[in-house]
Amino acid sequence: MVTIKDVARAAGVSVATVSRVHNDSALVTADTRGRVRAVAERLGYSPHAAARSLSTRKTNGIGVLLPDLHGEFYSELIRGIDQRAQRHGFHLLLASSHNEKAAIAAALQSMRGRVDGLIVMSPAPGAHLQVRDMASFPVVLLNSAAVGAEFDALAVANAHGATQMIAHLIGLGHRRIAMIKGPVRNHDAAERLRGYRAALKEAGIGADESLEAQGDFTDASGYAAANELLGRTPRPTAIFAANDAMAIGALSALREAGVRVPQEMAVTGFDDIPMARYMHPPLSTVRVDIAALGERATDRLLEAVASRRKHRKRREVVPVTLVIRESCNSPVRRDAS
Amino acid sequence: MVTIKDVARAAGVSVATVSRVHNDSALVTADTRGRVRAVAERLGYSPHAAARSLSTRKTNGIGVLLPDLHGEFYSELIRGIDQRAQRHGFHLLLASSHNEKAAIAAALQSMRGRVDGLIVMSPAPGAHLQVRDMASFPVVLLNSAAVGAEFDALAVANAHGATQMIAHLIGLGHRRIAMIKGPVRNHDAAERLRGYRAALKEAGIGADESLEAQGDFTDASGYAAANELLGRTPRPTAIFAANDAMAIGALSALREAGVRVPQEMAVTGFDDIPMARYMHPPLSTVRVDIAALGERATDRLLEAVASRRKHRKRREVVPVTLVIRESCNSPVRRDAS
DNA sequence: TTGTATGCGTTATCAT
DNA sequence: ATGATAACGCATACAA
Repeated sequence: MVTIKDVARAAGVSVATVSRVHNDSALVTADTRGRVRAVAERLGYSPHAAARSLSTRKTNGIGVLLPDLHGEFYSELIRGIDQRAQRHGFHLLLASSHNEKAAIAAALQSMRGRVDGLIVMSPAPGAHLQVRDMASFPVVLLNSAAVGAEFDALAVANAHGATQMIAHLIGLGHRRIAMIKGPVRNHDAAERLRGYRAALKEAGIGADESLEAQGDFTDASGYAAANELLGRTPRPTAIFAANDAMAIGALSALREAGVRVPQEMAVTGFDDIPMARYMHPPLSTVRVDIAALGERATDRLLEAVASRRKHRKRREVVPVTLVIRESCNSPVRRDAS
Repeated sequence: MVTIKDVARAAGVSVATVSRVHNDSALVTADTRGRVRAVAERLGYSPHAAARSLSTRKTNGIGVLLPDLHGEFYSELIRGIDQRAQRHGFHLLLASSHNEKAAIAAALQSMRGRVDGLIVMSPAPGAHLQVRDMASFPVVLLNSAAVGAEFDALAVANAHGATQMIAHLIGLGHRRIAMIKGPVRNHDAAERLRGYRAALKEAGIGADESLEAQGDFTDASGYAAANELLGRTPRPTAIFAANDAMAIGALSALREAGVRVPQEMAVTGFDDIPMARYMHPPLSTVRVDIAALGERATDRLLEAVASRRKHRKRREVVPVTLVIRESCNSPVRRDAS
């Protein structure tokens, strides 16, 4: 491997000069600069990142710790983060934890000295405490339950979005609105459920727990939950799934059962992943600008990294918008059939 | 930041001993080991990765350079890579190049000293040469045109897959089979086109360039291309898109145009991204086990990293399989209408 | 403007 | 079994 010494020797200068050339220091004549550049080019030299990090105490890297890498949600999130990071000259270190404590610890370990800050999305409750205690660098939390001056966090307007969607369905005339819930100990899932219940209560429609089916954010669970809900009597006229993947699974189950959407059953999701609009019928959903969420998180983190101590931590909520497509409609009148 | 020195001082031992404890060296008594461990724990110490890399000349990181991060293909690929890497104790460094020479150079620069090897997928021709000349570590190429003893490469059976699919359509009775092509200078796209033409020729069906519409792998381009093909007379009875995203765009265009799939037009794709089976109708496609591709690439790279020089470079082709769903069918007889 | 020398945090070699 | 110390490759304060 060619090091700074090799270049220095070949160019007949000191290592300091080579270093200066590479860091665009003004304290070097155009002449020597050109000479060093040429030699470096010829030798195929480029500085060793680890060594530089050690010396400068900067890595120009940011870590991204995700619970999973499956599906379009994470892909969009990473895209947003990478875009912003790249613009600021930072690179990405990716790790998935599957929400296991040990994996989180391992990731945090290997991040130390490799990144200047970390974006972590870990829906498991308590994970943010573990991260806080272990991380020796700024951290931005995504969709975590963490609140307070100790954390920098970004959250989606989960409850609000759910409420909006349910209100929309109620406006359409629906009364028996079922929900496919997300994972039990997931914060986003809990908030969406809260919004669902609140909207129902607000409209004077009593809660009916038999209309709340359990899911886990996977399409398979949405499929199963929809079949379960089909057995309820009287049957619900609308299904609100806590995320798009489950709504898509439900769509699949309904098609197989010969239940027409939206005529016999309205279906709505949450997230607006790219494929939602390509469903048949196109899926109504609560849009979260996922890439923007990633960008915002990156901005916050970079800000924290740059201003080290004088950075004020806070929780920030990113808005959502209703996207009404064809998967929801007015319910058919029961007495008309 | 708490360093190894702090721990050594607090534990009343030398830094060497602390280092030994952390590296599970046998040359340290259980007693001191326990004491050091306790102190390290109390102080919240964990070794600085950059420093360690500098000393050991190992980073335990692998770089992943992708042309883009958009869509399910890359997300699945990354998932496969991460899974394998994590199992071997390696972490991921992600970068997207958008196929710009400068971006590739920048990524390669920042990888230096941070990774032990690199997986690069850069459909642009010539990119592999640039990578070869700049990289100071083992590289595994994904879907590149590179051949020869100089490169370690993994490729998808593009031409074969395309041929298989076209043969299937011909078997169904289709004769006017259109293709939505991928980006002009993309290697995968070129191979898929080659397979398409070969299958047609093999069946004694002359090539008809008016049935080859240009696309660029995005759903929007598939949408436009399908509309273009709808104008051809006589109209094709089947469309083979060079990837699923374009097939999905085509499906959208056909629905808007009131053309029934598969009755009036068969549609097939390539890749079998997760959402393909959720289309309406479910999309027939050529399945590439994307995650497995990522895993295989990682295995190859890790192998190269481990055995440094004595590693024999070679090109390996991963197989594809036909997945026939409902989006293709026998064509309606022209004379029957 | 350039060179010398020290330190960054860790591992590894050589003593002890 | 443990300690002192020289690398590792680079940046930078200080000298010249």
